[in-house]
Amino acid sequence: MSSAPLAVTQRLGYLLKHAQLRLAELAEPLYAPLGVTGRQLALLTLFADGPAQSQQDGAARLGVDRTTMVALVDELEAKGLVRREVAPGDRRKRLVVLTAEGERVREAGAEVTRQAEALLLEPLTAEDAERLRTALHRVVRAE
Amino acid sequence: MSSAPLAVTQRLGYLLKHAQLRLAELAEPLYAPLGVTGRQLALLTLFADGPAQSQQDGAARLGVDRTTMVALVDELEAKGLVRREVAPGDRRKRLVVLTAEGERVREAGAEVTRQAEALLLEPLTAEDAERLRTALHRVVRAE
DNA sequence: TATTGTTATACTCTATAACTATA
DNA sequence: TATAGTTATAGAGTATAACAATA
Repeated sequence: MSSAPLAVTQRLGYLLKHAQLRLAELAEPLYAPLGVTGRQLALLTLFADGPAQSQQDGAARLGVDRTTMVALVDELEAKGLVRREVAPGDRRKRLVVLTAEGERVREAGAEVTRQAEALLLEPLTAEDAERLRTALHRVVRAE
Repeated sequence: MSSAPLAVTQRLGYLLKHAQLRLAELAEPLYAPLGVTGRQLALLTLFADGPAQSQQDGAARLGVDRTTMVALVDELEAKGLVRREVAPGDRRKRLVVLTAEGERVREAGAEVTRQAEALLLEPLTAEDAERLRTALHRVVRAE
């Protein structure tokens, strides 16, 4: 079947984009009461993970430019969820550290993320849902 | 394991976004020789599918605003890949119809899309790749 | 009155270039 | 010289509001 028309709704690009849109639709209303966007919560998750990271560490892991990261961290700092600390070994670097409030929001957000993902994956069996996540992970890591 | 930290790279939102980014990275260089972007090719695919569609039909199926669709169709028309035709039954509507050249580009693009998808899905078995597409389709249709 | 396409406009997201301070 | 963070700016991509033609 190598010459089937492949309708636009069967293209992976379309499916990935719309799965993402739908997930955002499900998740954002749940994040709103926490006072943060999904993006901001992703950032909190990122900077809470492992040893303290600089802005550029975070930018690299998130796949955004370092200039973009400046604005993202500004937002979180303005909300009092993170603070910038000069890195002990290299005074050029700024480590992004969660405040106590930031940690609270991150935890609450993690629970909400699970709920939103569960809603998105509802049409799938638990096994297929796990396979989906694994397949995406494999495909993304192949960078 | 309902309270596992769920690192940012395990979140579905992250995985979907980065899978999409990687697919675009793989596909765009292949589309370039055809003189179109992936977006434009998706539009050609959309308007080639089934009976002639109006701009708003296309906008609805693609999930974009009708004002956005105007600019998208403008691009394709400027390249000579589609033309607007007044709908026979309703003179307010504009049917978007592929030109012969548009049809050629669409066909060449479909083949290239398959190649790019194959590259993305390379780390998966054929069975897992098919499962991924099916799972995404199911999740997206639940709208 | 409502709908399709259009235009003007604004908003969001992101990156490039140039600057500063540190290394 | 090179790197981390920053600022100013510009470019995509998208949507809202208002308008013309048609229903």
